[in-house]
Amino acid sequence: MIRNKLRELLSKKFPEEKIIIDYVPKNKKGDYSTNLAFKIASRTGKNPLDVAKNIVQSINDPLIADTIIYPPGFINFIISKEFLLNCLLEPPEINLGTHKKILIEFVSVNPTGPINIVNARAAAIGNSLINVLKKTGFKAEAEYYINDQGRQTKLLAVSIKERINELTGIKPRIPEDGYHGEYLIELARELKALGISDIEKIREYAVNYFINEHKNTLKDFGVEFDNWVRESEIYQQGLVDKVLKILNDKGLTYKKDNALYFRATEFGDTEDRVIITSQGRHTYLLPDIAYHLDKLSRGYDRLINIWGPDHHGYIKRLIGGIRALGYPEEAITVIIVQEVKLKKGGGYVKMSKRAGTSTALDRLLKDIPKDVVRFFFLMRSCSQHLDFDLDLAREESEDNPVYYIQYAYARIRSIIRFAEEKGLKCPPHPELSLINKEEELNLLKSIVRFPEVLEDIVRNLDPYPITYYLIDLARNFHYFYQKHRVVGDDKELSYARLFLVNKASRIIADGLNLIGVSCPERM
RNA sequence: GCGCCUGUAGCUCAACAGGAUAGAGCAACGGAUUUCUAAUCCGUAGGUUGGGGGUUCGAUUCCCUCCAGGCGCGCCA
Repeated sequence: MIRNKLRELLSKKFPEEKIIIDYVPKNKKGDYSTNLAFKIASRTGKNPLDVAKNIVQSINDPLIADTIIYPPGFINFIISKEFLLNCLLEPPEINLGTHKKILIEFVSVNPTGPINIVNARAAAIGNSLINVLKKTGFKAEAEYYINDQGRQTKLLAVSIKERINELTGIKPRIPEDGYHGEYLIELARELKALGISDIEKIREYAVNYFINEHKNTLKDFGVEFDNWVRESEIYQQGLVDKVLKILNDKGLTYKKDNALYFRATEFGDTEDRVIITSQGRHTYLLPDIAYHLDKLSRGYDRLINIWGPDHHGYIKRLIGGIRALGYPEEAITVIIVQEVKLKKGGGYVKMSKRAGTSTALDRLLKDIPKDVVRFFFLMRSCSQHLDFDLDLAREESEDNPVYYIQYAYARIRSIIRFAEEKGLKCPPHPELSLINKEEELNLLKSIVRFPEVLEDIVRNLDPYPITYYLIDLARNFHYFYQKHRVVGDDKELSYARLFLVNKASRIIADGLNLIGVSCPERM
């Protein structure tokens, strides 16, 4: 990675400074820049320009072809062409992770209804993040947690039972806080045909039904999980009782109004939280802490949870629970993915799972191609609210950045097919020094930046920059294509360019693969 | 009232860890192909970065405050 090489180079000279390497704006010369001179100047009271001159004089490395100082003190580096070309021949091994084990839990939709659009966004983000982590040397696993025990699945079963009654002509009386969605009618029909009417059996059947649905829908979306963990398993292992005992023994619980409270305020929460209700039921928090204890005991270096915006208030109490068990706060990172609002006909589509008006992922995928949905979800950072305009996504599917990128790939594949028809087969070590044109070098620089984008993603745990990078890479290819021919009379030059564009196509394929978008050979 | 997120071009969004003349796409207008895919490319136009203050050599970025919007604040998950 060039950026890291520069950083290391400067760090050796200035070990006490925090070195920041930036890209250079288009209207300035150079490839990378540093603000190091400003930092030193402000600390020593010297003129940044003079400091910059001193820094430049003290640096000498084959990586750097030239340096330019811009007032008031920017130092810009021009990377040597030989070095850039060498990156094509020997792509750097990207290893940020040193094989650390990371567990990412995401989606974890309750088995009471379809996967909604916010869960789908989390699925796209989590899956892409895991792909990037794996690519950069981590051992990353995807986990899905199933709440198959609580009050919600009971309510679901009751709601279904009412729907079954409805099928036999009895007016359904679905509880007010039950599930009113019409998607349960189909399930009721199935259960009626099977003759299942016992409420516990209904629950079991329905839970399995939804888990299966979720698995299939997510598979269609290109998202698979390594582990599916059920809340009931956590109970069976006795972990819930164990957590309860630890909390009691540590004096971190107390009774009030006949309910049992966890002293969450001692761990940074705004109030103490009920863990056992006055009715004797566990609130979700207790098994949730137990579940995270289970995760921690499985030997991961880091846990990451991806949650929807409505859960942000639970971060403190969960981490509080984990801390109460003796784990450090840093053991878990919670990423909040902001909401998705569906737009249709100029207005927003209202969503509520219990009322059954949520827009489900499977229905969305019937409307909009998977590639477009996944790409759109990744075009915003997690913390951005996302407006998904259904009409626009359909109408503008022709004008989509996804197709812009895929088209660049298909074009390159076409060129390579054309070259092969002409009998040109690129040798493993073409004369790359023939690559000199501005458009060629821009494409080359764009290719070489790929690992740096991955590094940013890992640092921020947010995969969205990859979409912008791929658009930029595709653009650099399209510019190049417009100005220069790959296959021409000059055989050596053709080989060099074939090598370059082939490399670009491989990076595009890699990048799209990381975000679960397909990469067609022809368009 | 408290907490989280957001406010940048007509629209949807970028700006990587505080950097340089704030960039793309869409929409509008004008152009480019007898040669490897026109789902492409070139050009024109479009901005008081919600308002105000502060820190800094430098703020879209950090801090304070106000305004506007979304979400959450249960002995539901």
